[in-house]
Amino acid sequence: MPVLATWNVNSIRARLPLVLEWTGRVRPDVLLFQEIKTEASGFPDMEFRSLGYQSLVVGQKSYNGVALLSRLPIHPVMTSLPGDEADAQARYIEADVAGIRVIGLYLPNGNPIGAEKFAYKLAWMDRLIARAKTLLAEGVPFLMAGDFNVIPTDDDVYDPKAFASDALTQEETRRKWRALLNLGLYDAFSLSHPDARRAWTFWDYQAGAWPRDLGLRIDFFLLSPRLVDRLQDCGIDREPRALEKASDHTPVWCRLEDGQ
DNA sequence: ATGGTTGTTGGACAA
Repeated sequence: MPVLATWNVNSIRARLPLVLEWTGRVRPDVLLFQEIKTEASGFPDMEFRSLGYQSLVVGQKSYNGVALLSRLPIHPVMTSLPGDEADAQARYIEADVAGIRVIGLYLPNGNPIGAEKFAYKLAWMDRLIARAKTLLAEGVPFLMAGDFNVIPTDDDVYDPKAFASDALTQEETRRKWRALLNLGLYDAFSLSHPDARRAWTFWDYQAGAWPRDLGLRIDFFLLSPRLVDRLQDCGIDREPRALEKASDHTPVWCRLEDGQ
């Protein structure tokens, strides 16, 4: 019954004590980090190794950066999203762990809309859809997890009007999100908690968003059909968001039945 | 409230 978790840590070095405490206590089998904000050479490998984790890091100085940690052997597959050789941003990691193709991603924010950052976001989503199509055609059981920077519906944001001109709510963004799911992927949290409300995964640092519980649901586990059959539970752990020096995101976890 | 906060970095820029 492997447990996987995803967490946008907003700098692994600034967050290290908090993240190590959580990891050592929860002990997920696989852990996906986003926004580690460091090159691989600056990633605290040893601290996680002492907790029993191997690591695979796709780093970048100052911005972005993703990592995959695991207590089981990691078999790397890709360290960038196919479809644009010129894209140097560290936002994608793909590896086989325990017979599952595990993909960790930090989808571009895309603000402000109508400029090149938004075009990059939409193109990145097209590339992600293409990757999912390939994996489905190959019949590989896989999951995509991370910070998707998409607010799929107005129920996934505390105030839709306040985000009407935000890249995360644009109809083009939502259409591509639906196109991805309509390939046959499933949002594990929604399956496990169909009646959940205000199940935020992110609260801005500003304007008392956390104490007022004004958040967004933008971190997800998407499962391929063969993994949906193994889904036991999926949850959002709000506790780390309440701590001093918290990330603005909180971990999302997913428990699967053992495979054959 | 065209503000507010945090992180990287040592001035903007990203979120």
